Amino acid sequence: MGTPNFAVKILESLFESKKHTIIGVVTQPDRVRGRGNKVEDSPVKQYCLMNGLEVYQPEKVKSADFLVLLRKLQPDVIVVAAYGQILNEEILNLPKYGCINVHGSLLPKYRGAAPVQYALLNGETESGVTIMQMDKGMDTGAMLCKKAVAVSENMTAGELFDALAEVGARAMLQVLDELTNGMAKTQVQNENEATYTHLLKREMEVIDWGLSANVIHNKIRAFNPVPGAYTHLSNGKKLKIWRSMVVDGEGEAGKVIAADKQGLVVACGTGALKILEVQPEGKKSMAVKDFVNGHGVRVGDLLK
RNA sequence: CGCGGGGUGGAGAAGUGGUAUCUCGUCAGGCUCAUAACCUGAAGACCGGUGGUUCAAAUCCAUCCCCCGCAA
Repeated sequence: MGTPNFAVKILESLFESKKHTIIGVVTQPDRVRGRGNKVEDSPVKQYCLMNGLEVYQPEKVKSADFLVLLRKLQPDVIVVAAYGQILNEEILNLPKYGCINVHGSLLPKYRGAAPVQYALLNGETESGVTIMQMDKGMDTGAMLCKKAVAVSENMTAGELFDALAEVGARAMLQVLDELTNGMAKTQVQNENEATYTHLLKREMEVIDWGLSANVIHNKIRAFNPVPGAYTHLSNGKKLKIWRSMVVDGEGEAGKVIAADKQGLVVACGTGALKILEVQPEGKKSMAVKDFVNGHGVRVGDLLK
């Protein structure tokens, strides 16, 4: 069970290992999204269609109808990765080995919906994945395997997701082996160390230049590749900032203190941020050199 | 029919009736101890496609394709 690209990586690795039989894949129903309100398949569904895997898209996994179907499938284990729906106890207890989940943090820290983004927002230098036996709590199950991943200074959420997916996929295969040969060891989570993350809110996307360069930089990378942290140009247009770098400098918060071939530097509450890649409203993302070249900003402009 | 922006030499832009401009990049040469700096020169665009209006269209009209922001 899974939905976004992160889940595809896990599914792909299970599928290609050929060590396990995938009797069915569950993903979120097709939803209208994107321009023109067109219906779009989830990444997991697309992968299944390309590889001939059976896909199920229940509106609600917990529905009686789907439960009947699940029972009929008789899975030995259900692997869950960013599926997007809560499983109830009936489902959790249905497979012989239960349901196991790949979570994008070193539990019990960063439980919840957006562990990867929050790890970056908080400037963590280390994150990781945890494979756990799901129980009815939110990411509270016993841990089967934990693997750490180093987070570099300029790493984006997309990059961290990729790294975690790769490590997570390997860990998942390992855990499945251990489960089937009885070697699996579980470790209970220490509730006292637990922290939770909630979904990112829309108003968090806007950049507050009054904050320190570090904090802003963390937001920018946490929001790449979705949904993008943005600010407004002096003409009121939105400008998404995809990549940045903390540099020395000072000035009125939000003021452009350099805009030339060397780059674009914006003063923050503390320190300054060198902008590396941007996307003006209605345009594709571009290197900041091109943006400055096209007269998008000048020294002295105030972003807000 | 959800709202909106846009498709101009490799890149980013200007140009809204008279066959195209700027910045960057590229190539060649020069200056320099040296350079991502500077100087000189060059190449490179049938202005997204197709029809139409006009003496004349990148510029007006119609239609199609593609890209992107927002909302869900």
